Amino acid sequence: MDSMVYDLNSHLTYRLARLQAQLNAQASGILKTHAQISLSEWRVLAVLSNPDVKTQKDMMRAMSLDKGQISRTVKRLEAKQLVEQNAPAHDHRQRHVTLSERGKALVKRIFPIMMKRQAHLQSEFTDEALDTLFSLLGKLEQKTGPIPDLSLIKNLKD
Amino acid sequence: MDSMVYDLNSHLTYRLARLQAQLNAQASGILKTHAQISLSEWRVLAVLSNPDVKTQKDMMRAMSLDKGQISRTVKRLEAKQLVEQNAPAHDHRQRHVTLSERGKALVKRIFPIMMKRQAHLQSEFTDEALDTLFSLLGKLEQKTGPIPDLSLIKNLKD
DNA sequence: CCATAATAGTTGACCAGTCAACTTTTTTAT
DNA sequence: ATAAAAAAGTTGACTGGTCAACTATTATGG
Repeated sequence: MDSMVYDLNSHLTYRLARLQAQLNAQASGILKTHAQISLSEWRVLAVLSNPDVKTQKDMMRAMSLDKGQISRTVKRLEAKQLVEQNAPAHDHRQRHVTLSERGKALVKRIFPIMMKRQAHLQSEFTDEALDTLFSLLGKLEQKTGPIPDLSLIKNLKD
Repeated sequence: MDSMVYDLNSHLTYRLARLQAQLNAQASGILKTHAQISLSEWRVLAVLSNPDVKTQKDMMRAMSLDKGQISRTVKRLEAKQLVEQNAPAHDHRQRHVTLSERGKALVKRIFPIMMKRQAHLQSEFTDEALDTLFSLLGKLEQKTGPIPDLSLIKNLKD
């Protein structure tokens, strides 16, 4: 009967979810302490330091983030005067988003902190282990589509 | 200047977040299709098949989930008549949560589907690769506390 | 041209996750 | 015995993430 018991700790998806939650909390804490911004706000600011990213749509592709969420996040950043938005003359649907001076200063200040965190996270990994991890994550990502023969189970109705 | 650009794809935390989002969507889709329940509802049902888990507090420990969230999820499951709650005589603060007959039947039906998914996710991993992955995730989890010398950066103000 | 479709972004609705305040009940310490 | 502290849940507030409807603008086919 205990074979029916979920051993959560050995469940990949559970472990990933838990790790993800902890990493999120860590990043959020750092950003709140050092910059009074949220993680999604930071991600937008960070991606804006890439000169190829101009519009919200660009961000969408670059971060695989929902467009609604981006719209709201940009709005909040605008209220905090960290970014500026204006519609380019050639297309009034788009809005070009750019870092304000304050935004640039903030990114410049926070960036090394987040890099330090990244280094800390990876500090016990050899380059090889890191490659392995990325490769395994990549393989998992390949499997996140629909699952082939799940219908079999469904049809068996047991 | 491009050294300031976040290369998101090589960022561990970004990759984990993206993978996590995709895995969540996959699980949610399966559960919605096969059982009209949410992922957190499934997690509660699944953990209840462990006979050691009786109270909401037990679930909290077992799943590292917020107690508020558990309370609300249990309430929804109660409304769907998948679990039953009653206060034990010896302590009226607690509520013992148990699977209803419908709940047991649902778990019995969904469990193999979720196992199949798990198998699918791991299908291209050797046991060795899986061990490696768990070990790497574990190491990362060790690093999710406060970061030692972040204050140095802060004090340098650059 | 002009109606229709497509695009970029905004907004509303809903669920999940986190935090804190609050209620009720039990424990503890005097 | 009783006041204070702690425990177990509940609830409210706020943010994050996902989806769909909607607006405004631009592109396209006849």
